[in-house]
Amino acid sequence: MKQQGKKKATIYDLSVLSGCSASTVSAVLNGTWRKRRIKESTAELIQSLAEQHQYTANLQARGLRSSRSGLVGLLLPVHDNRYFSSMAQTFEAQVRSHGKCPVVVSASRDPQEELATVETLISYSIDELFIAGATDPDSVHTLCEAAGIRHINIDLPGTKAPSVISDNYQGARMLTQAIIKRFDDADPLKPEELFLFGGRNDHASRERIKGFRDIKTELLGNDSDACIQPTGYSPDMTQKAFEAFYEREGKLPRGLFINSSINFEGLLRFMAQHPHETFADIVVGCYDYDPFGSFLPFPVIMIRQDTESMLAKAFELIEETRPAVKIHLIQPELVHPRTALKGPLDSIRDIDA
Amino acid sequence: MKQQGKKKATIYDLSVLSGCSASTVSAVLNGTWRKRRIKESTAELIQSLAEQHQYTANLQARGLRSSRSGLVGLLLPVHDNRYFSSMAQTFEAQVRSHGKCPVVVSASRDPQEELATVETLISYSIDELFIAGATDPDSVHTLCEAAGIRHINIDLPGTKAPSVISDNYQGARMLTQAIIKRFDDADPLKPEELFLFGGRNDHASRERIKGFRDIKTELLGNDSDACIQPTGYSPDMTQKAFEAFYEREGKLPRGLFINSSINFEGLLRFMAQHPHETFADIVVGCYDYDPFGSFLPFPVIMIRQDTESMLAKAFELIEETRPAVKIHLIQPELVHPRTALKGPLDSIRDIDA
DNA sequence: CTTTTTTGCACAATCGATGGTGCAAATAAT
DNA sequence: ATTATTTGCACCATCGATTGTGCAAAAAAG
Repeated sequence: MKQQGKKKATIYDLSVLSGCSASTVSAVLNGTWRKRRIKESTAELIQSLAEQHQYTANLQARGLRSSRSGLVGLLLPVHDNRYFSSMAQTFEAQVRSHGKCPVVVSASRDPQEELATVETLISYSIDELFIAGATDPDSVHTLCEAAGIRHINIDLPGTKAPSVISDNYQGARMLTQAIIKRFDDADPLKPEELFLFGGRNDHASRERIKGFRDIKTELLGNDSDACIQPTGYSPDMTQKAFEAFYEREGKLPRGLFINSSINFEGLLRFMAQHPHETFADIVVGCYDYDPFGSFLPFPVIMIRQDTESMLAKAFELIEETRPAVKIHLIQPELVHPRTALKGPLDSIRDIDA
Repeated sequence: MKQQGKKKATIYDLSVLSGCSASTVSAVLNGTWRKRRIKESTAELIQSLAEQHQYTANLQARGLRSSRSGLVGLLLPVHDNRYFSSMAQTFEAQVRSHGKCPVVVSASRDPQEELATVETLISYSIDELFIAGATDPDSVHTLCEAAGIRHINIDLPGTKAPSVISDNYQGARMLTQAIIKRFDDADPLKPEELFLFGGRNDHASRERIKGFRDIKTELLGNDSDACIQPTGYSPDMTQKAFEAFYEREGKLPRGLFINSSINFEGLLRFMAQHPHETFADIVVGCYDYDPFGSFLPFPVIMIRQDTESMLAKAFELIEETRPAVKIHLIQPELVHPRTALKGPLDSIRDIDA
């Protein structure tokens, strides 16, 4: 009844046990047996044998033969961040609901690493690849293309494969406006008091910066280059930028647009070094939602990118035979301060509380 | 020079191109060619051909033959949480540094899902499995055992495989003590003002509860069962528990020990529903570190579990031929309020800022 | 009781890489 | 020049599943 630490049972083992050929066993166990006109009783015999011996197919062998693996990949820049980790969570649920096996890997926002990682995934014959936040989506595309793997960009668009991204321009406009509106009419925010920190020269940052500047100019009449402080996606660099600013100005800007929660962590590091008064009256807008970030001691307005819709759309597109190479924008959501949204974890049933 | 959307090159293609046999090509490309006494010039020829045609080995085929895959798995309860996402990040880095390919999957803290997921991983012939926070590590062990897969428990221990976990008892003592000490001597915390929320009947929760109660009794002289409110690992249940408490008592306990950052999110949800005064004077201790959580408007003391050391130890053990089935405790770290620690993201070099 | 049709299954090639074995040619030893 | 070694590589079975094809036996048709 149970395997005693031996090898796993194969169709050949079951073939011997059942007296049928291996191909019959295979057909029965992969569900194609009706098409192959296998007798019902034969199928039942084999199935019960399979169960007794805890047979499970060797997926490498199956994948080798069929040149498909049942694996669906998600390439992430990093795991350790609520935006991407919730994307991973949502991704897994959606892939599983399609009966496939999710594989999530990160590549540290390093183009080399991205390509190497994708090469590896391809070598395992993954069936589909979701490319999230890749620095160089088009090179990844080339690899997938050559291997005939369906793929799609998420979060950061490419020019050679369909992309599903958050509407960064609109999101930035909403966020910037919300920051500005947050200030009292008695003491309104002045243009030189509203800064953007974080991001780099990628599509998302550019769009957000554009949205930021447009609204700023619209509502505050003016916007100078000095108010844009790209720092990359590094908490440390962001902290340094804040420190430098504080060094120069003796205070922080009253209005802060922070490009991502990763950059926001740079602000935390700054905060740890300074007394609370230093930022008692600031208003922060962060492009990304983090539940804890939403409850900080100053108003934090956040943008929650709609990863569910993005992934749903991506799944839809990736199923299409020849999806158009275009960018699909998904509207993000403005999250007011002190808001605890539900997330992918909420769909998990927690037994035995 | 470049493949035009064709199939990927195989050793057979290179065999034809080079005039050598497939086995020679294979030996050259997998590095065993010296052992097989292949002429250096032959090797060079084949290598350059491989490069020209962008050959990469089909890892499914290799895995099938060698019954190893080069994959190392990490089974997580969930992704969307800083503790586990930073574990995933660290895991990836460590696996890569060992020249293997990391695969991270989550199983929603559902025993069925855990087993099914592991079955799948085994079917892909993963070489090693790190089982983090499994509800039923011993069943997972049985599967791995039968398949001859090296495995180890992290975060939640099992009885059949070596385990590396955080010292939950000590951590809880440190945390509880820090909460108590946080109160003024003028108005010290009373035993009936210190509650523990969250967790379920798992090893970690039990140890933490024990540590909590021991220190509480030691320092405050008394501890009642009513002060322990397990709610499972669900933000929603935790919120409900807080709401119920507030309903009954008209206020929150001044001292709160929260079992995990997931439960802490339940407190956030409560906070969103109530004015700030409701918890102006509370002190929270959370078993788990979240950088944003550390900067909330009330003192939040956190425990950072040392995922790097845990994983490093786990890697060490998993390499051993016959590791003892024992529990290895890793000391966690107390994190004072308003602390922004460095994390695995900091080791990522951010180019092109 | 034939002939035709259907049913039920076995055979064998295949996916791509690995590694044991064997053998000819080149080189060294006698 | 002959024998003994060494060098360099080809051959082939193998990993476990999939799938097109073919062929008996059983059932239906005549």
